[in-house]
Amino acid sequence: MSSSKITIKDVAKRAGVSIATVSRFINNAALKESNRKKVEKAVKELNYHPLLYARRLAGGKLDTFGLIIPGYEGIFYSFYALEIIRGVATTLGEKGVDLHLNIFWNKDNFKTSLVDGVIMADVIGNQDQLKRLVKEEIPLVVINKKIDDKNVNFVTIDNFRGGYEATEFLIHHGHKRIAHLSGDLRVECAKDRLEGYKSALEKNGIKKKANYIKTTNFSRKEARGRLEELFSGQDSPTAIFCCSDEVASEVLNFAEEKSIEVPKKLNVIGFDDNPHCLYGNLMLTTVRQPLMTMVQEAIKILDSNIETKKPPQRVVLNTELIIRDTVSFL
Amino acid sequence: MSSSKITIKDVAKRAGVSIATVSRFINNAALKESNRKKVEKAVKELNYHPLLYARRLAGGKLDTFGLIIPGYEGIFYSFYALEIIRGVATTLGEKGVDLHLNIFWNKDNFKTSLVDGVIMADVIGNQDQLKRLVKEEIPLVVINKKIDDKNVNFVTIDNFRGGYEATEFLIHHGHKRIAHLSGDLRVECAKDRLEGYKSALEKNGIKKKANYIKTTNFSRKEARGRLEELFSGQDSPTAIFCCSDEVASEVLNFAEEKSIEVPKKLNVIGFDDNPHCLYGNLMLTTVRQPLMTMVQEAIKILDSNIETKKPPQRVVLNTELIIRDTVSFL
DNA sequence: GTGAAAGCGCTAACAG
DNA sequence: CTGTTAGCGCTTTCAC
Repeated sequence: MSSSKITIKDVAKRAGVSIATVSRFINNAALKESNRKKVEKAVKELNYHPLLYARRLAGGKLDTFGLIIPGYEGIFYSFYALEIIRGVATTLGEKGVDLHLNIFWNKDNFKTSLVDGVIMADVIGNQDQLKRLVKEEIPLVVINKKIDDKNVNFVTIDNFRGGYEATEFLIHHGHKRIAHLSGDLRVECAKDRLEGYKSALEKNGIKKKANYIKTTNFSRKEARGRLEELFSGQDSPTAIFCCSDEVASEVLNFAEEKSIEVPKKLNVIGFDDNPHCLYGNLMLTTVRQPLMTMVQEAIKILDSNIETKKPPQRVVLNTELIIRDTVSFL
Repeated sequence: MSSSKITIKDVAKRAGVSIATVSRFINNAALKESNRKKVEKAVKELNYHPLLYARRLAGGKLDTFGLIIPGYEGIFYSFYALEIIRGVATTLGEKGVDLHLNIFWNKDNFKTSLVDGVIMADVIGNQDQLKRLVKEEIPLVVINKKIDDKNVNFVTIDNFRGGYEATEFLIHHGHKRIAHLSGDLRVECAKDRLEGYKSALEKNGIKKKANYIKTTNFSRKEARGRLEELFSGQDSPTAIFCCSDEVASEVLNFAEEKSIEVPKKLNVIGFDDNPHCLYGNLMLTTVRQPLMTMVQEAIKILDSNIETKKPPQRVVLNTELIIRDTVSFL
């Protein structure tokens, strides 16, 4: 007997109760103990699992959340993106909620009707999709991007402050020639980190130099190119604040090749606290961003919004400077 | 107006046809051109999207596939697992099919009723889940594991042959002291690669040495431990066939630290063709496994099984030895 | 080619 | 606390 054909009716018949009672059992509603036992027994014996689409049509939940991440070359090699997916997958897994994963390339074919709520990471290139989700009034929370629309929940990380503190840390160590290898500036967090960097220089009376600011796409390869530029002239920097640990690792590689001693001659701060970048002899000083916390916050918000519509939440999490080997006094 | 409330009725009314006609339009059934246009217009104007759960209840498709991967520590750092996820996500994305991702930790809470079919990777620790899916008669294909049940579709890679060819390649280069750093032997592919290794030695009249065979959990860390053992005695190997490129990279690291020249004094072959392991000056000789092809095959099989039940498919893909820098004649 | 109508399996009133 | 019943939005006969 194929268990896929078992319906609530079969269970009701076997347990000798009405389908309503079975439904109540499934949904943990109040039930007389004797009935509860009978139903439980029938459910087990028949190996019954409610058909979620039927349940949903009748107003119930699907117990699955959507996660939308904008696609880009190398996303599956990106610590950040994978941490998000990992965080969501494991957090939901513990709750018995399934994950409907959508990588947005260019077509918006996300199936709203198959999820109870959605987490949207970043929103870059898919603003229209965001609009659509808002319009459809599905429980939604955006992560790692501040949203203007006052009705949209989001939880982000204070990238500005992260950049500010990292830069100031370098300044406090006596550095004045501080470069920044930024990420793609169309990405909000990259922009914010850059702004934090600039602001720290300003506040500390250090004049910004345009050619100390180099943009990458977060990749090692581009970092390498920008580094060549950075060290081609005469007044090369004594410290570099990087948009990611990967980029910072590349700085370390570069320094080793060019025999520039770290941290004696060059200081480096990364961003992410990426365990992959901890090999080698030098432990990277870096800015840790609470990705896991961000994801968990987001899920909490989603949960509460699925029960009943809540006032929009807008939360900003703090970064933490992790001090290791790559910064020292001049 | 919230577009989430738009139903087939609204479209029918607006287009001046019956809901049956709208349904036919959605499902690309035959329609008079004039009606087709009217419906198309109404659908656009109302921004109508069928509710998939309702459609499903009535016998339609969800256009989403499930992917189940067994969870393990470090899965999100595993090239293999990520390639599978990436392959499935992108291949499905191109078809407009969504991905319902399930990482199996220990509870089977995969929601069969939310997918049209499922791809199961590996099956380790979740045999019961496999049984359940078979019993539920949902279109199913297992990847990277041979299944005894004659009714289950699978597509795997010939890991035995991969191991055999790699080992034989070393033998043909004059090696006799060939070690193998295997993966976790509870994983089928690790076992098959080991068997391939053994078989190649045997066929070439080289006696196996128990202490040349070391088991890891595919990780760098364990590889390091086993390497210490391997090189602690007097007759250390002149060549190592590794279960993965990560492990092989660690061999390279180890060799460099111990000043064992590769490939002069030590030859190394990896498995995976993992681009992450291509940094550094030495390009790894390795066995490429067609993960993407495997995934695509699986999806093709699933597709055909969703239309109508097909006879079970059992396909085995070949590996390819990629010859680079880490093997040379003795 | 098209419309009317009968469910698909479940939840949520509503009565008891 | 429990059973009866009316849909949820869609697909699919079955007539026309």
